[in-house]
Amino acid sequence: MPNAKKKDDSGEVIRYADMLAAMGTESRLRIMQLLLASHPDGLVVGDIGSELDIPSSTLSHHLEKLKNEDLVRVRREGTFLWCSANTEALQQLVGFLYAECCTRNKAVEPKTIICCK
Amino acid sequence: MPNAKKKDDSGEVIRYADMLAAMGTESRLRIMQLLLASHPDGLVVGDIGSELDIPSSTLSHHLEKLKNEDLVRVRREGTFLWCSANTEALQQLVGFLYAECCTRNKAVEPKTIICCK
DNA sequence: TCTATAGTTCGATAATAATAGAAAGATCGA
DNA sequence: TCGATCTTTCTATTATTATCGAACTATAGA
Repeated sequence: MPNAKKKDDSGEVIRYADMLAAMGTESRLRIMQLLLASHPDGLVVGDIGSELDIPSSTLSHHLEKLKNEDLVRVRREGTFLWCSANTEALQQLVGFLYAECCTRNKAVEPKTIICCK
Repeated sequence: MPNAKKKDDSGEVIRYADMLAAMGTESRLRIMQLLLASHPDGLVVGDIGSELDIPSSTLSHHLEKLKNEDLVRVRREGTFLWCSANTEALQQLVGFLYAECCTRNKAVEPKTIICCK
């Protein structure tokens, strides 16, 4: 059983890195901000575009990226597509960030460091 | 007083987007993971490189990006540079994510959505 | 079926970012 | 001052990403 100690978390790390990258541009972070503010109903694609002043093709690419990382969910209603933030995914991301926090040094409690005061 | 209602948060949004982007690659998220695990002492640059198997010049660029976003702090000790995660910045980032959450729809409490279960 | 509206995909360009070898800079002990 | 070690900067290459107009697809109502 070689490499038994080092668990292979590359898939997990890559997944969360992709989630962070998906929110790592001004446009897409604004989209998330808007969808979180409108949670849980969400917004129609066109309304996001007019509110943020983003051309439809550009917006479509951004939303595709956010959907790929499962940060945004979409439901159709006639010709409209309603987008909403996937808050569970965000929760998992925050959880990941402090998951191994201080495991090498028990000086500080993980939660105290990154999450809620 | 034009645009009085819409507060200009572009600087803030850009700052947090840059922070997210800084952690949005596998290499740099691993670096953060390692530094969080070693918090609050942190690690020496060379140890990060050997643990993650990253060439020194590449690592230096990654660390520079993380330092630029104030996600990593550095202190010198002789010829060694000790790096540590700036957990306050991470806290602010998490705070930002749920700050305006559901402000348009009071159905769900912000904290319940993104942060601690 | 025809048309209007909502949104995506195509195609192309410009800008950014990741990577890393080699050379240079910083610190310290001898 | 010299040499050893740790880290950054230089230089270059390759890969990825952001952007958006134009063409296309999807849905619904007349």
